[in-house]
Amino acid sequence: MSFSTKGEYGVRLMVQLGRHYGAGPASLAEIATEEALPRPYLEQLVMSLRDAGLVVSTRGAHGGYELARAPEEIRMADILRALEGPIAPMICASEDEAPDHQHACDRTARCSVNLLWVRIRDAISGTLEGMTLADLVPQRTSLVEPQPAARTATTPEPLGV
Amino acid sequence: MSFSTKGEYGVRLMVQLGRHYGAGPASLAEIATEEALPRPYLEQLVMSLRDAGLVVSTRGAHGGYELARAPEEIRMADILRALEGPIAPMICASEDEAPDHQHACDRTARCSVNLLWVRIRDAISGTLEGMTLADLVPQRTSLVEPQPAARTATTPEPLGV
DNA sequence: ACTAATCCCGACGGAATCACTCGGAATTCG
DNA sequence: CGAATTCCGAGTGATTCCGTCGGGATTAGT
Repeated sequence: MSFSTKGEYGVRLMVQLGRHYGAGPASLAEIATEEALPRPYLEQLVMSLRDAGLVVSTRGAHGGYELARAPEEIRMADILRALEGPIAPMICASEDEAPDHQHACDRTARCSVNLLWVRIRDAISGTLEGMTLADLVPQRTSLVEPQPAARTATTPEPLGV
Repeated sequence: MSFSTKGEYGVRLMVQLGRHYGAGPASLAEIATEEALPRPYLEQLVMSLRDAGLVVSTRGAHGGYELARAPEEIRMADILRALEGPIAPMICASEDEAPDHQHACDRTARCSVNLLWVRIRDAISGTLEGMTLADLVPQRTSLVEPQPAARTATTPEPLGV
Protein backbone atom coordinates (compact mmCIF):
# COMPACT_ATOMS: atom_id res chain seq x y z
CA MET A 1 0.00 0.00 0.00
CA SER A 2 2.02 2.94 -1.17
CA PHE A 3 2.50 5.49 -3.89
CA SER A 4 5.38 5.05 -6.29
CA THR A 5 8.27 7.43 -6.76
CA LYS A 6 6.34 8.98 -9.59
CA GLY A 7 4.02 10.46 -7.04
CA GLU A 8 6.79 11.42 -4.68
CA TYR A 9 9.15 12.98 -7.18
CA GLY A 10 6.35 14.59 -9.10
CA VAL A 11 4.97 16.30 -6.03
CA ARG A 12 8.41 17.53 -5.05
CA LEU A 13 8.84 18.85 -8.55
CA MET A 14 5.56 20.71 -8.29
CA VAL A 15 6.53 22.18 -4.94
CA GLN A 16 9.71 23.53 -6.48
CA LEU A 17 7.71 25.04 -9.30
CA GLY A 18 5.45 26.52 -6.67
CA ARG A 19 8.40 28.29 -5.09
CA HIS A 20 9.51 29.69 -8.43
CA TYR A 21 5.98 30.73 -9.24
CA GLY A 22 5.82 34.16 -10.82
CA ALA A 23 9.53 34.21 -11.62
CA GLY A 24 9.46 32.80 -15.13
CA PRO A 25 10.17 29.26 -16.24
CA ALA A 26 12.52 27.02 -14.27
CA SER A 27 14.61 24.45 -16.09
CA LEU A 28 14.51 20.80 -15.18
CA ALA A 29 18.24 20.87 -14.62
CA GLU A 30 17.83 23.36 -11.78
CA ILE A 31 15.05 21.42 -10.16
CA ALA A 32 16.86 18.12 -10.50
CA THR A 33 19.84 19.64 -8.74
CA GLU A 34 17.81 21.26 -5.98
CA GLU A 35 15.94 18.09 -5.20
CA ALA A 36 18.79 15.71 -5.98
CA LEU A 37 16.71 13.71 -8.41
CA PRO A 38 17.65 12.20 -11.78
CA ARG A 39 16.80 14.75 -14.43
CA PRO A 40 16.01 12.29 -17.25
CA TYR A 41 13.46 10.66 -15.00
CA LEU A 42 11.86 13.98 -14.11
CA GLU A 43 11.43 14.59 -17.80
CA GLN A 44 8.89 11.85 -18.19
CA LEU A 45 7.07 12.85 -15.04
CA VAL A 46 6.73 16.46 -16.08
CA MET A 47 5.26 15.28 -19.36
CA SER A 48 2.30 13.82 -17.51
CA LEU A 49 1.87 17.04 -15.58
CA ARG A 50 1.97 19.04 -18.76
CA ASP A 51 -0.54 16.78 -20.50
CA ALA A 52 -2.81 17.27 -17.52
CA GLY A 53 -2.59 21.03 -17.95
CA LEU A 54 -0.91 21.63 -14.61
CA VAL A 55 2.34 23.07 -15.93
CA VAL A 56 3.24 24.87 -19.13
CA SER A 57 6.55 24.55 -20.90
CA THR A 58 8.74 27.03 -22.72
CA ARG A 59 11.08 25.51 -25.24
CA GLY A 60 14.51 26.66 -26.27
CA ALA A 61 17.29 28.34 -24.35
CA HIS A 62 16.23 29.84 -21.03
CA GLY A 63 13.12 27.76 -21.32
CA GLY A 64 11.69 25.51 -18.69
CA TYR A 65 8.47 24.82 -16.85
CA GLU A 66 6.14 26.87 -14.73
CA LEU A 67 2.82 26.33 -13.05
CA ALA A 68 -0.17 26.78 -15.30
CA ARG A 69 -1.97 28.64 -12.49
CA ALA A 70 -1.44 29.75 -8.91
CA PRO A 71 -0.55 27.10 -6.31
CA GLU A 72 -3.80 27.87 -4.50
CA GLU A 73 -5.68 26.80 -7.60
CA ILE A 74 -4.00 23.43 -8.01
CA ARG A 75 -5.51 20.61 -6.01
CA MET A 76 -3.23 17.80 -4.89
CA ALA A 77 -5.80 15.38 -6.23
CA ASP A 78 -5.15 16.65 -9.75
CA ILE A 79 -1.42 16.31 -9.33
CA LEU A 80 -1.51 12.76 -8.07
CA ARG A 81 -4.08 11.68 -10.58
CA ALA A 82 -1.85 13.00 -13.36
CA LEU A 83 1.14 11.15 -11.97
CA GLU A 84 -0.32 7.91 -10.72
CA GLY A 85 -3.55 7.49 -12.63
CA PRO A 86 -7.00 7.29 -11.12
CA ILE A 87 -7.17 6.85 -7.38
CA ALA A 88 -8.18 3.28 -6.74
CA PRO A 89 -7.03 1.16 -3.82
CA MET A 90 -8.39 -1.83 -5.71
CA ILE A 91 -9.52 -2.51 -9.27
CA CYS A 92 -13.13 -2.84 -8.23
CA ALA A 93 -13.08 0.67 -6.74
CA SER A 94 -11.59 2.82 -9.44
CA GLU A 95 -12.70 6.39 -9.90
CA ASP A 96 -13.31 6.13 -13.61
CA GLU A 97 -15.64 3.18 -13.64
CA ALA A 98 -18.67 3.25 -15.87
CA PRO A 99 -21.11 3.70 -12.99
CA ASP A 100 -24.05 1.76 -14.39
CA HIS A 101 -21.92 -0.89 -16.04
CA GLN A 102 -20.51 -4.08 -14.54
CA HIS A 103 -18.04 -4.19 -11.70
CA ALA A 104 -14.86 -6.10 -12.33
CA CYS A 105 -15.79 -8.34 -9.42
CA ASP A 106 -18.76 -10.60 -9.87
CA ARG A 107 -17.51 -12.71 -7.02
CA THR A 108 -19.43 -14.39 -4.26
CA ALA A 109 -22.74 -12.62 -3.91
CA ARG A 110 -22.30 -8.96 -4.84
CA CYS A 111 -18.88 -8.52 -3.28
CA SER A 112 -19.67 -6.93 0.05
CA VAL A 113 -15.98 -6.18 0.34
CA ASN A 114 -16.38 -3.49 -2.28
CA LEU A 115 -17.70 -1.16 0.41
CA LEU A 116 -14.29 -1.22 2.05
CA TRP A 117 -12.37 -0.13 -1.01
CA VAL A 118 -14.87 2.56 -1.87
CA ARG A 119 -14.58 4.02 1.61
CA ILE A 120 -10.81 4.05 1.41
CA ARG A 121 -10.87 5.60 -2.02
CA ASP A 122 -13.20 8.34 -0.86
CA ALA A 123 -11.07 9.02 2.17
CA ILE A 124 -7.97 9.46 0.05
CA SER A 125 -9.53 11.54 -2.68
CA GLY A 126 -11.35 13.57 -0.05
CA THR A 127 -8.18 14.72 1.65
CA LEU A 128 -6.45 15.18 -1.69
CA GLU A 129 -9.31 17.27 -2.95
CA GLY A 130 -9.10 19.41 0.16
CA MET A 131 -5.43 20.26 -0.20
CA THR A 132 -3.80 22.52 -2.72
CA LEU A 133 -0.21 22.92 -3.76
CA ALA A 134 -0.09 26.11 -1.70
CA ASP A 135 -0.42 24.01 1.45
CA LEU A 136 2.92 22.38 0.68
CA VAL A 137 4.95 25.28 -0.65
CA PRO A 138 7.09 26.58 2.22
CA GLN A 139 5.90 30.07 2.95
CA ARG A 140 5.95 32.19 -0.16
CA THR A 141 6.72 35.21 1.97
CA SER A 142 5.44 38.38 0.37
CA LEU A 143 5.33 37.29 -3.23
CA VAL A 144 1.62 37.35 -3.61
CA GLU A 145 0.01 38.71 -0.45
CA PRO A 146 -0.44 35.66 1.76
CA GLN A 147 -3.98 34.74 2.80
CA PRO A 148 -3.67 32.51 5.88
CA ALA A 149 -7.44 32.00 6.03
CA ALA A 150 -7.34 29.82 2.94
CA ARG A 151 -4.88 27.37 4.38
CA THR A 152 -6.92 26.49 7.45
CA ALA A 153 -10.21 26.61 5.58
CA THR A 154 -9.18 23.89 3.18
CA THR A 155 -8.60 21.43 5.98
CA PRO A 156 -11.86 19.45 6.03
CA GLU A 157 -12.28 18.35 9.63
CA PRO A 158 -10.41 16.31 12.26
CA LEU A 159 -11.96 13.06 11.10
CA GLY A 160 -12.75 11.06 14.21
CA VAL A 161 -9.68 9.09 15.26
CA MET B 1 -1.50 3.63 -5.59
CA SER B 2 -3.22 0.41 -4.74
CA PHE B 3 -3.30 -2.49 -2.38
CA SER B 4 -1.94 -5.82 -3.54
CA THR B 5 -3.85 -9.03 -3.85
CA LYS B 6 -2.63 -9.93 -0.40
CA GLY B 7 -4.98 -7.31 0.94
CA GLU B 8 -7.79 -8.24 -1.36
CA TYR B 9 -7.66 -12.01 -0.93
CA GLY B 10 -6.92 -11.74 2.76
CA VAL B 11 -9.96 -9.59 3.40
CA ARG B 12 -12.15 -11.93 1.43
CA LEU B 13 -10.77 -14.80 3.44
CA MET B 14 -11.62 -13.00 6.65
CA VAL B 15 -15.14 -12.27 5.44
CA GLN B 16 -15.65 -15.97 4.80
CA LEU B 17 -14.38 -16.77 8.26
CA GLY B 18 -16.80 -14.17 9.53
CA ARG B 19 -19.69 -16.01 7.95
CA HIS B 20 -18.60 -19.29 9.50
CA TYR B 21 -18.07 -17.66 12.86
CA GLY B 22 -19.36 -19.78 15.70
CA ALA B 23 -19.54 -22.92 13.60
CA GLY B 24 -16.11 -24.41 14.30
CA PRO B 25 -13.00 -24.23 12.15
CA ALA B 26 -13.24 -23.91 8.38
CA SER B 27 -10.58 -25.48 6.21
CA LEU B 28 -8.67 -23.49 3.66
CA ALA B 29 -9.82 -25.88 0.96
CA GLU B 30 -13.43 -24.87 1.56
CA ILE B 31 -12.68 -21.19 1.53
CA ALA B 32 -10.49 -21.42 -1.55
CA THR B 33 -13.33 -23.11 -3.36
CA GLU B 34 -15.97 -20.65 -2.20
CA GLU B 35 -13.92 -17.64 -3.22
CA ALA B 36 -12.27 -19.26 -6.24
CA LEU B 37 -8.79 -18.43 -5.01
CA PRO B 38 -5.61 -20.54 -5.11
CA ARG B 39 -5.41 -22.42 -1.86
CA PRO B 40 -1.59 -22.57 -1.60
CA TYR B 41 -1.52 -18.80 -1.86
CA LEU B 42 -4.13 -18.39 0.86
CA GLU B 43 -1.91 -20.49 3.07
CA GLN B 44 0.75 -17.84 3.30
CA LEU B 45 -1.78 -15.09 3.78
CA VAL B 46 -3.52 -16.80 6.64
CA MET B 47 -0.15 -17.23 8.34
CA SER B 48 0.15 -13.48 8.65
CA LEU B 49 -3.34 -13.26 10.04
CA ARG B 50 -2.57 -15.96 12.54
CA ASP B 51 0.68 -14.33 13.62
CA ALA B 52 -1.27 -11.13 14.16
CA GLY B 53 -3.66 -12.96 16.46
CA LEU B 54 -6.70 -12.44 14.26
CA VAL B 55 -7.39 -16.08 13.51
CA VAL B 56 -6.65 -19.28 15.38
CA SER B 57 -5.81 -22.55 13.73
CA THR B 58 -6.66 -26.12 14.54
CA ARG B 59 -4.27 -28.66 13.11
CA GLY B 60 -4.93 -32.15 11.95
CA ALA B 61 -7.95 -33.70 10.32
CA HIS B 62 -11.13 -31.64 10.55
CA GLY B 63 -8.95 -28.72 11.44
CA GLY B 64 -8.97 -25.31 9.93
CA TYR B 65 -9.15 -21.67 10.87
CA GLU B 66 -11.62 -19.53 12.75
CA LEU B 67 -11.76 -15.96 13.92
CA ALA B 68 -9.97 -15.30 17.17
CA ARG B 69 -12.86 -13.07 18.27
CA ALA B 70 -16.21 -11.78 17.07
CA PRO B 71 -16.30 -9.90 13.75
CA GLU B 72 -17.46 -6.80 15.62
CA GLU B 73 -14.21 -6.87 17.57
CA ILE B 74 -11.90 -7.04 14.58
CA ARG B 75 -10.99 -3.72 13.04
CA MET B 76 -10.22 -3.64 9.35
CA ALA B 77 -7.10 -1.69 10.18
CA ASP B 78 -5.72 -4.70 12.03
CA ILE B 79 -6.48 -7.00 9.13
CA LEU B 80 -4.82 -4.86 6.51
CA ARG B 81 -1.84 -4.10 8.67
CA ALA B 82 -1.31 -7.81 9.16
CA LEU B 83 -1.54 -8.45 5.44
CA GLU B 84 0.18 -5.44 3.92
CA GLY B 85 2.42 -4.15 6.65
CA PRO B 86 2.20 -0.72 8.25
CA ILE B 87 -0.02 1.76 6.48
CA ALA B 88 2.31 4.19 4.76
CA PRO B 89 1.60 5.90 1.46
CA MET B 90 5.28 6.86 1.41
CA ILE B 91 8.35 5.75 3.30
CA CYS B 92 8.63 9.04 5.13
CA ALA B 93 5.10 8.61 6.53
CA SER B 94 5.12 5.14 8.00
CA GLU B 95 3.12 4.35 11.09
CA ASP B 96 5.94 2.65 12.94
CA GLU B 97 8.50 5.38 12.76
CA ALA B 98 10.60 6.19 15.77
CA PRO B 99 8.90 9.53 16.39
CA ASP B 100 11.86 11.39 17.87
CA HIS B 101 14.41 9.85 15.56
CA GLN B 102 15.36 10.92 12.05
CA HIS B 103 12.99 10.96 9.12
CA ALA B 104 14.10 9.02 6.10
CA CYS B 105 13.89 12.27 4.18
CA ASP B 106 16.37 14.96 5.08
CA ARG B 107 15.71 16.64 1.77
CA THR B 108 15.39 20.27 1.00
CA ALA B 109 14.52 22.05 4.19
CA ARG B 110 12.43 19.77 6.40
CA CYS B 111 10.43 18.19 3.61
CA SER B 112 7.20 20.14 3.61
CA VAL B 113 5.77 17.43 1.41
CA ASN B 114 5.69 15.14 4.39
CA LEU B 115 2.47 16.80 5.50
CA LEU B 116 0.74 15.41 2.45
CA TRP B 117 1.65 11.81 3.09
CA VAL B 118 0.80 12.07 6.75
CA ARG B 119 -2.65 13.41 5.94
CA ILE B 120 -3.27 10.60 3.48
CA ARG B 121 -2.03 8.02 5.93
CA ASP B 122 -4.31 9.35 8.65
CA ALA B 123 -7.26 9.41 6.30
CA ILE B 124 -6.75 5.78 5.40
CA SER B 125 -6.07 4.49 8.86
CA GLY B 126 -8.94 6.58 10.16
CA THR B 127 -11.53 4.92 7.98
CA LEU B 128 -9.93 1.54 8.53
CA GLU B 129 -10.00 2.04 12.27
CA GLY B 130 -13.67 2.94 12.07
CA MET B 131 -14.73 -0.22 10.28
CA THR B 132 -14.93 -3.74 11.62
CA LEU B 133 -15.17 -7.06 9.89
CA ALA B 134 -18.84 -7.13 10.85
CA ASP B 135 -19.45 -4.25 8.44
CA LEU B 136 -18.44 -6.49 5.56
CA VAL B 137 -19.95 -9.80 6.53
CA PRO B 138 -23.25 -10.16 4.64
CA GLN B 139 -26.00 -10.48 7.24
CA ARG B 140 -25.26 -13.33 9.60
CA THR B 141 -28.90 -14.38 9.53
CA SER B 142 -29.81 -16.83 12.27
CA LEU B 143 -26.49 -18.58 12.76
CA VAL B 144 -25.77 -17.17 16.13
CA GLU B 145 -28.81 -15.28 17.36
CA PRO B 146 -28.64 -12.08 15.32
CA GLN B 147 -28.30 -8.82 17.19
CA PRO B 148 -29.16 -6.17 14.63
CA ALA B 149 -28.33 -3.38 17.07
CA ALA B 150 -24.65 -4.24 17.01
CA ARG B 151 -24.39 -4.21 13.24
CA THR B 152 -25.79 -0.75 12.78
CA ALA B 153 -24.05 0.59 15.86
CA THR B 154 -20.58 -0.24 14.60
CA THR B 155 -21.12 1.68 11.38
CA PRO B 156 -19.67 5.06 12.31
CA GLU B 157 -21.43 7.59 10.07
CA PRO B 158 -21.92 8.32 6.37
CA LEU B 159 -18.59 10.07 6.15
CA GLY B 160 -19.15 13.26 4.17
CA VAL B 161 -18.14 12.67 0.58
C1' DA C 1 24.18 31.86 -39.17
C1' DC C 2 26.00 29.49 -35.49
C1' DT C 3 26.01 27.71 -30.90
C1' DA C 4 24.38 26.52 -26.51
C1' DA C 5 20.55 25.62 -23.79
C1' DT C 6 16.48 23.49 -23.24
C1' DC C 7 12.30 20.80 -24.06
C1' DC C 8 10.45 16.61 -26.49
C1' DC C 9 10.04 11.64 -27.14
C1' DG C 10 10.55 6.83 -27.82
C1' DA C 11 13.10 2.75 -26.79
C1' DC C 12 15.76 -0.07 -23.82
C1' DG C 13 17.30 -2.61 -19.59
C1' DG C 14 18.45 -4.18 -14.81
C1' DA C 15 16.33 -5.01 -10.53
C1' DA C 16 12.76 -5.62 -7.61
C1' DT C 17 8.30 -7.13 -6.50
C1' DC C 18 4.17 -9.82 -7.27
C1' DA C 19 1.53 -13.70 -7.43
C1' DC C 20 1.77 -17.56 -7.09
C1' DT C 21 3.64 -22.98 -7.11
C1' DC C 22 5.97 -27.02 -5.14
C1' DG C 23 7.36 -30.41 -1.94
C1' DG C 24 7.39 -32.06 2.13
C1' DA C 25 7.25 -32.19 7.44
C1' DA C 26 4.25 -32.06 11.58
C1' DT C 27 -0.15 -32.77 13.76
C1' DT C 28 -4.64 -34.67 14.74
C1' DC C 29 -9.06 -37.45 14.03
C1' DG C 30 -11.30 -41.75 12.99
C1' DC D 1 -2.46 -46.83 10.38
C1' DG D 2 -4.12 -43.42 7.10
C1' DA D 3 -6.45 -39.47 5.64
C1' DA D 4 -7.02 -34.68 6.35
C1' DT D 5 -5.16 -30.64 7.44
C1' DT D 6 -1.97 -27.00 9.00
C1' DC D 7 2.85 -25.47 8.75
C1' DC D 8 6.86 -23.64 6.27
C1' DG D 9 10.69 -22.56 3.29
C1' DA D 10 12.32 -22.42 -1.32
C1' DG D 11 11.69 -21.50 -6.19
C1' DT D 12 9.85 -19.21 -10.44
C1' DG D 13 7.71 -16.72 -14.41
C1' DA D 14 5.71 -12.39 -15.41
C1' DT D 15 5.16 -7.76 -14.60
C1' DT D 16 6.12 -3.36 -13.03
C1' DC D 17 9.35 0.05 -11.37
C1' DC D 18 12.93 3.11 -11.90
C1' DG D 19 15.39 4.82 -14.24
C1' DT D 20 19.09 5.41 -18.66
C1' DC D 21 20.26 6.55 -23.41
C1' DG D 22 20.30 8.81 -27.72
C1' DG D 23 18.83 11.87 -30.48
C1' DG D 24 15.46 15.41 -32.59
C1' DA D 25 13.09 20.01 -32.35
C1' DT D 26 12.95 24.76 -30.70
C1' DT D 27 14.59 29.10 -29.08
C1' DA D 28 17.93 32.98 -27.11
C1' DG D 29 22.06 35.03 -27.44
C1' DT D 30 26.01 36.61 -30.32
